[in-house]
Amino acid sequence: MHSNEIKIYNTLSRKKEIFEALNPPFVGMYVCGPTVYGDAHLGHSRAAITFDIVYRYLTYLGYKVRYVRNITDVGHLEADSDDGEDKIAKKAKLEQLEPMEVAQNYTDSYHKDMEALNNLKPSIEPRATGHIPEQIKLVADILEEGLAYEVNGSVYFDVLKYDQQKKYGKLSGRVVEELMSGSRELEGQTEKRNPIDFALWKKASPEHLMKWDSPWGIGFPGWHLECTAMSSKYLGKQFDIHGGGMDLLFPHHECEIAQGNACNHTDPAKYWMHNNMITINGQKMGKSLGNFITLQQLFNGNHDVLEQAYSPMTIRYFILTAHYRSTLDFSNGALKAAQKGYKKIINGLRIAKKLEFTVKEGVPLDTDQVNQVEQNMENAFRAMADDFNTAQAIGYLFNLLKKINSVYTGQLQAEVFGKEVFDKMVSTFIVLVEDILGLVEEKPDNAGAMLETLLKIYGQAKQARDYARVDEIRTFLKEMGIVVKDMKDKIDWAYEE
RNA sequence: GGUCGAGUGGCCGAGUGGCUAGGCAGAGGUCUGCAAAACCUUGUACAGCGGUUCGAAUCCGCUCUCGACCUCCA
Repeated sequence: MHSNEIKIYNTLSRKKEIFEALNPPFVGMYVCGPTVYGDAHLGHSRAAITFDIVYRYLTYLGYKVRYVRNITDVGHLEADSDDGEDKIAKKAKLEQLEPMEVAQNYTDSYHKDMEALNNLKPSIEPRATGHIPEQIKLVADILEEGLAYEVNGSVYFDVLKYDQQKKYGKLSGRVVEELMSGSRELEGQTEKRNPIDFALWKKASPEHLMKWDSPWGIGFPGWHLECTAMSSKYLGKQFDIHGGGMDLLFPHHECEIAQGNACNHTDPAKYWMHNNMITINGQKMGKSLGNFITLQQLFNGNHDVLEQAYSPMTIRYFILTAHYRSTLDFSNGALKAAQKGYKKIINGLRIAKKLEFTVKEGVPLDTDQVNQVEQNMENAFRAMADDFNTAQAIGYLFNLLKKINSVYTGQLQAEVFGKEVFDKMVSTFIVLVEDILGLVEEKPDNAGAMLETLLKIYGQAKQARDYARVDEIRTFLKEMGIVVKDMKDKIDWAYEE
């Protein structure tokens, strides 16, 4: 039905490329995970969902994907120079907790949120603090290559020297000369030879909480090193896909490329993928601006800008309705529309699962209908294969949904499609919604059995023309968020929008 | 300042040269005890100005507006 060929937009080349695995059927994918010093916000969910889709779709196509997403539990440097304080440690002092306790708490809450969003777990989720020896080894290797220098217990990457051998800035399009002239003068910065050099290992001050012994003294690793250490450990010196948010493109990913080339003599990844930002009132939502909404706030509605709570699946659907490389603006209107759209899809999913092909004599095949369905199925997969265009795929999904709903309500005879096409349509719809997009039903608290019973009574009352009782049951169910739907020959229900 | 990107109908949001995106909201209709749901019909959108072309939302140029990165950030 569809070929396994997919296209991925590679930030490295700035264009879509046909995906060719380095070592098929295996695919190695590394995604920059969260720094666990705060609750996960809407932005985190976008990155996680974006690469969850990549993971799901590649897996669907038959690839054996090893998906590695790290947990950064040693904070990046606050700044290159000022106090060199560690984010995790800073938060720990604030809350009077052990640094590892803080990291653990936020790691747990991150996992909880990701699970609620139905993101599959990565194959490996390594922690930065669990890979200090590997990072020290990398520093030593880069020093040995002559591409780093030690100053007073700290080690810095020599960007200028590296740039003479390999071009620095090929991912972000930066040019070293421009970076040199454009970079700000940092106060108290005396250790680095050049302002664009970055720390590989940083000497720890006595009051620093998270620190380790190293050949250069007590310190902690620089902020770009962990990803190089963990990706090369679990995926090899070169792997297929490296993902992360666009805001990590420079300097983080650029530095990873430099580090990888310096010690492994190869670009770490073949394809670099970057998801775009979520904006709020047109501005990036993020830690630094303090305008972010955490996922927990979204789920329970506790935030000034939120007019109501939005369920995890509503958030997932909302994010999937935009292409991952576009910015997506948060608004209550957009979320509410997403909520309805999601409900419509999921009611369709429920219908699709119980819909059976019925033979009706004398209903001829309608080639027009058949063509429409086949086109929409093909288009949906083509959209996914074209750089994971979930927004477009969802569009085609709705076209299929119309056919499914029509058959279910008896407005269209299943026979017009023929059994083969009809069954394929239903199964394709289910696979796309559940397996590929990861949209699942959010179970209501009330038991399904009770609902069935109530509907049975409802039907009996209706036959007896006891409309008072009918209305009573309908009102009751409506209060529980369930809408009763009367049809010609049956009674159904749906989640209220 | 440098680099990059974006401006699509009431709202959200796909679409990169001719072929219906889709959702939400609105209008009309079918069905129906009433409703709801579902389905059908309906909306002459592509920031502005030029240019290329038989043909541009889609390519090129200019203008305006907005954003991202250059500092931790998904």
